[in-house]
Amino acid sequence: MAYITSVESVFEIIAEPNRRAILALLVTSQQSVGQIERRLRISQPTVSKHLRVLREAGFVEPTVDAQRRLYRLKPEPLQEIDAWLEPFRRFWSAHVDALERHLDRMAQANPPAKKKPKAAKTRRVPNRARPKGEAR
Amino acid sequence: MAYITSVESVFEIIAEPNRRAILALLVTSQQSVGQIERRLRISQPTVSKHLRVLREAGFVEPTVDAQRRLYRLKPEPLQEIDAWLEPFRRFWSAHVDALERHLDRMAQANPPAKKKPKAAKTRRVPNRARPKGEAR
DNA sequence: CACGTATATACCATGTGGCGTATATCACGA
DNA sequence: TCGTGATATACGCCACATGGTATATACGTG
Repeated sequence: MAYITSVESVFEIIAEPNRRAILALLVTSQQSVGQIERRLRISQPTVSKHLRVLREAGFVEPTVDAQRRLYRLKPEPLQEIDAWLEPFRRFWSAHVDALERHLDRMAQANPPAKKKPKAAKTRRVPNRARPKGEAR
Repeated sequence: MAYITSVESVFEIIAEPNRRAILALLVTSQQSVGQIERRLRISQPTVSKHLRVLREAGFVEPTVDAQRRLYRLKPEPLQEIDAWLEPFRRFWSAHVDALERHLDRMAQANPPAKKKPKAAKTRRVPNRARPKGEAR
């Protein structure tokens, strides 16, 4: 007993790869358990167990169709994740702005002589002021 | 041995509540390990261990400052989560559209007599067509 | 009513993650 | 060089989630 575990956060739910695969599958259209089982190549009990978790967390909702259960996506929990990302979006757009201003100043100081497209993958942002004291 | 575990998905990283708390703390400004320890009230080894995980996953990056390590946020992994959400955003905005069209038709059929702002929290979307055959 | 299909659940074994305690490492200052 | 502060790591323990196998339940069909 003691099923206090049922209060799982949405983040723990989507941490499981099979569950993310199920969600990705359902985003197209609703699917029966058997369809999910076949398309994702995972055993039927495993699918049912994951669907149970997803259902109890509000990610999916079943429609009874005789012996079948057609599961479809519900948006709310995923929107919760979307909302959680918001402060971070503000963070990285601020950094992009800073980078752009920086590049603007660079281009203004010494005009672009030669385009040198190196590793354009992981950009770095200029260092911030670095306070010395620990300050509680 | 067999530390193949280092290839953790970003979703497993943010599944841990303390790690999310650390990220939320760093979104404001960079912090030392000691600051994180005090503000979140978690033990120093625990903080260091979580920071290690976050660092190896590219969520954070330390700056050496004498004995201190100032950790700051890096956007890429969180942007990855943001990108993962994209198809689902399309999904639920489609549903909102459907709901709006539905409400428009309703309002057109019988004009709104009385505003009745009930529970505006969990909306439901009209049922879709429900195919009968399993169809492979 | 017996049988096949579709799904859910129980039980078990296993792997792994997180925390606490203890200790190592490193830098700074006296 | 020694002590202190800041951080990282090793080790052991425990809880828990996941998957497999077996079984239960429910529905439709002959």
